Amino acid sequence: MEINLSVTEENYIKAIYHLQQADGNVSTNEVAKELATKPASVTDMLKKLKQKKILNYEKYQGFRLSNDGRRIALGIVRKHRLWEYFLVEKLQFGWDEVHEVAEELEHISSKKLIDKLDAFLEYPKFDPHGDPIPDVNGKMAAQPQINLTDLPVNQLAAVSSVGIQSTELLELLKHKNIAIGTKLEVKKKFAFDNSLEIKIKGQNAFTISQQLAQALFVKMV
Amino acid sequence: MEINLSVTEENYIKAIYHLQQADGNVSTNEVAKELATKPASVTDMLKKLKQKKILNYEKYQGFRLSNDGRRIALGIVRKHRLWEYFLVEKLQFGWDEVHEVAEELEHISSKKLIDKLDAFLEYPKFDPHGDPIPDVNGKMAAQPQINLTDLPVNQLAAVSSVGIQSTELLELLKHKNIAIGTKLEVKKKFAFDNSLEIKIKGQNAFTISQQLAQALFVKMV
DNA sequence: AAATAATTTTAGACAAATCTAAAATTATTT
DNA sequence: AAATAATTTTAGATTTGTCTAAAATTATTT
Ligand SMILES: [Mn+2]
Ligand SMILES: [Mn+2]
Ligand SMILES: [Mn+2]
Ligand SMILES: [Mn+2]
Repeated sequence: MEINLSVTEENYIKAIYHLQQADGNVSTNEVAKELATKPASVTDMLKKLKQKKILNYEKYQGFRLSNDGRRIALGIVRKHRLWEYFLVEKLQFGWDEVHEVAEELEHISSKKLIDKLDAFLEYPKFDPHGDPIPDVNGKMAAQPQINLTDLPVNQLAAVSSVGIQSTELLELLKHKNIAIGTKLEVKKKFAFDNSLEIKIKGQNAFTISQQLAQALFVKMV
Repeated sequence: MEINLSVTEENYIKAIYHLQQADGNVSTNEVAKELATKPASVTDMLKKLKQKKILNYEKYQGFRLSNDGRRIALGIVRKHRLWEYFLVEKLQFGWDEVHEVAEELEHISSKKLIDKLDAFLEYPKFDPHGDPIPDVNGKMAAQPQINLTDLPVNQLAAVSSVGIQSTELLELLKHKNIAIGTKLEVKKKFAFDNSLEIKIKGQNAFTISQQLAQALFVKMV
């Protein structure tokens, strides 16, 4: 039951999970790119994870996580996001500084630790980037969120998450006075450069670039 | 400046630090025993740490940590003990459950993380076992503590730390109503079995075994 | 001072995770 | 349907950390 996984194996499992969530199917090359390694190394690991029944894999035929694999991946995601929440809410880290540290903390193996941390944090539902945190059973809040570029004009919505976690994005968001939870409407869409005119209650309307809009996800309210 | 150390290297450095603190000098065999590995593996690592200037080592002539080595060791001890404090004080772990988890957490590399954790915990001076926590500069509170077996009769003292961190010891201490901070006196020493008669204020005197007394350290008050 | 014992080191092997270069397979063009 | 391109896999090497067995050194007895 209790399989022991190396940090490397866990990183592969999580990367495959995220890629197949986004894409449906995953390729050797994509995994290599995501983990900054070589396709040959990925193939080696695919064989190993198949061996451990974490992956359904037939060579040249593609691969997907097994049920066990998905369960393991959700456990790692849970740890990653709970630690990020802890770092921001309790240790006063910035939003943009937590990912790398969480990348290490997610591999601490104690189940008891993570469940006690969850309780200490009072069972948060979303991490600081707006991504849902799986609970102890791997269930997480559905996120009926859409990209800001797809929000209909004059539809009030709240910023729910960001697609990128860079310091540069955070800097821009601070300057524009946008944070997770900020309520806004799109007033106009400009076809020339796909920029958007945005209105936040009590402020003057202003324009944001296509790049920025694509990095923001919102929930309609 | 920023040397990258593997978890394995860090565990060796910390083990050597503790052994040379206790003993003055350390042997290959002792390190092997401490880390549950073989002397041949230790020799391999000694060469590697000498290479990295963490260790002063000449074959067959023994070894000691260099200044750099001691600085690194203190950093690891700092992380270990701060995490133990966090686990007990914030996450409600028991005293006897934290060591293994801290053994993993001590290898999380972020300096910022540990300094922010220190601040969050309000700069604790001692870990849950009574061991001093090095500050950001590696300085820690002196511990003028002695073993309970060496405490003079009728000398009031406070329990300051334990030499062993087992669940079994904790169970016995709970039953005897002794915790870190408990004030007590030795009333009698029995030569036959080296048991001690102990008095805690407001309680009847009782006897503790040599084994228990050896596991307890006290500060005179 | 020899002999014996204990400790420490070397030699050689192995597993995990990685890489480069080449081969095999699948996909896309022409 | 060939040719070409892209992807994926294999073959063989390398690094890290480990091991066992044997050799070298140091310590202790006799
Ligand atoms: Mn993250
Ligand atoms: Mn990671
Ligand atoms: Mn400990
Ligand atoms: Mn450790």
